[in-house]
Amino acid sequence: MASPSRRADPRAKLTPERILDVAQGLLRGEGTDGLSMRRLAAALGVAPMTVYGYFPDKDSLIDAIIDTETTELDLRIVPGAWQEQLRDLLILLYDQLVANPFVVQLRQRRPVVSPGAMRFTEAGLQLLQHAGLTVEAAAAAFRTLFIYTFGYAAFASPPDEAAARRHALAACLTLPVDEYPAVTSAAQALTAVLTGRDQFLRGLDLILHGIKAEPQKSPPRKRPPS
Amino acid sequence: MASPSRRADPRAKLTPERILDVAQGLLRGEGTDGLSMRRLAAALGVAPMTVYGYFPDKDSLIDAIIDTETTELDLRIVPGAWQEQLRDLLILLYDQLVANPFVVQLRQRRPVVSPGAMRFTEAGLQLLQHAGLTVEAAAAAFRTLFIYTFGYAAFASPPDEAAARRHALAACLTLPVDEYPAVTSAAQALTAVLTGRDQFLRGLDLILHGIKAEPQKSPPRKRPPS
DNA sequence: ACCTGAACACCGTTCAAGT
DNA sequence: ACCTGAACACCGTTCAAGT
Repeated sequence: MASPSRRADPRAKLTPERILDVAQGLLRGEGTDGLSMRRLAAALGVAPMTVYGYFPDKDSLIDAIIDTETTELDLRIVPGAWQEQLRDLLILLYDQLVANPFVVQLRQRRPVVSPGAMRFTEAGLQLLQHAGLTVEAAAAAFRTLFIYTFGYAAFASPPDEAAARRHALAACLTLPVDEYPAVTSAAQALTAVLTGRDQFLRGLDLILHGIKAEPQKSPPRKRPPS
Repeated sequence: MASPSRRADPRAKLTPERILDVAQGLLRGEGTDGLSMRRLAAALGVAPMTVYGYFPDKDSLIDAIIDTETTELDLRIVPGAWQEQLRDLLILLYDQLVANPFVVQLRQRRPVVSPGAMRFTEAGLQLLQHAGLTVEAAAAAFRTLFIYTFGYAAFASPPDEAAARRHALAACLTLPVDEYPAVTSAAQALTAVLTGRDQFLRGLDLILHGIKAEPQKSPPRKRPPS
């Protein structure tokens, strides 16, 4: 009831905030296809061209939406081991991306480096540096975790997971056993890891494992002999 | 000169193969936006509706393109350690995706489980099972590597890497140092790992590291006491 | 200052018609 | 059997005009 979104209002004053709010509503409701400048204008009760008085084009509108979305992520980090904290941080991102798939699509156009997005990088880097990784190793490790999470949201999170599993299983069982011995014998396992939060966590732990096992984890000796 | 593509021909006989060939040419030349049913028809020297005699709609045309593209991947595996072979396999995929970015975008709509695509899964699973992973662990590990590779191609491979790096560096250096201590002090390192083949390999090795370190790597005792 | 309608150059696809 | 033109319901955006 205290929701900041007020899509119910028939014709409140037009502001950038209200435009973004309604645009996000369209995206949340119907995905990327649901957002057109014309539909947005209609939802605002305004002529198609009016929105252009607030955002020069659709691209800059989308940039503003992404900025809003990255700023909304709540990055409270609870005390604990750094592995757990890093894990929780990426789970936070994953859950937001899965709940708002349009963010995944929109962020694909280019790397987002706005202040709001950088809060996340800051949190991740701090954890890895406190864990004893060098600046370079921390940056590389964080990037890998980050890309994996976006990749999972983009490529392993279909709208209907059960249907995707069913479809995949049927396809695997159609393959000739002699040409595809591993796939056909592992059809169940493959289907199980195709999608879903559990498999996301499993891959995440695999990567965290790799980070812990990395050589350059502790900083070099206090004073290099130079 | 022995190229199978014959876009130069003004009006060869219309076949599904020629349509797919020309469509792939449009995609390779101008990306996803370059492919419209109307432009495709124009490139074929034919009326817009003619293509619909061969593919019922744009979606099924895209499915056929993806199938062609996955079948074209040459999966020769050279002798060596399984880690190296697996690494090479994913590098092969990465290089194809970076060279043909439209594949990345098109495959996002849903998991692709056609026979052509499954050849890749078969190769990866075989390597991991020969390495001694259980069927379940092999499936999970392969999926993680696969998703990471697609994620990297989709989110860390902008058309102009140098421009992306420059833009990111400038953005990092604009941030307030007291709010973003880790990001601002690591700006150079962050920019270095933002994109590029080297960082792809670094993350890939991190994950391979995690797979090797995993507990359930050797199969259970010959005969479980049952 | 803020909003608008008409128009332009595009889409994917249906439908009835041509050869 | 194979191809087509006209039409429909959409896009993003320019431009000249309205208040």
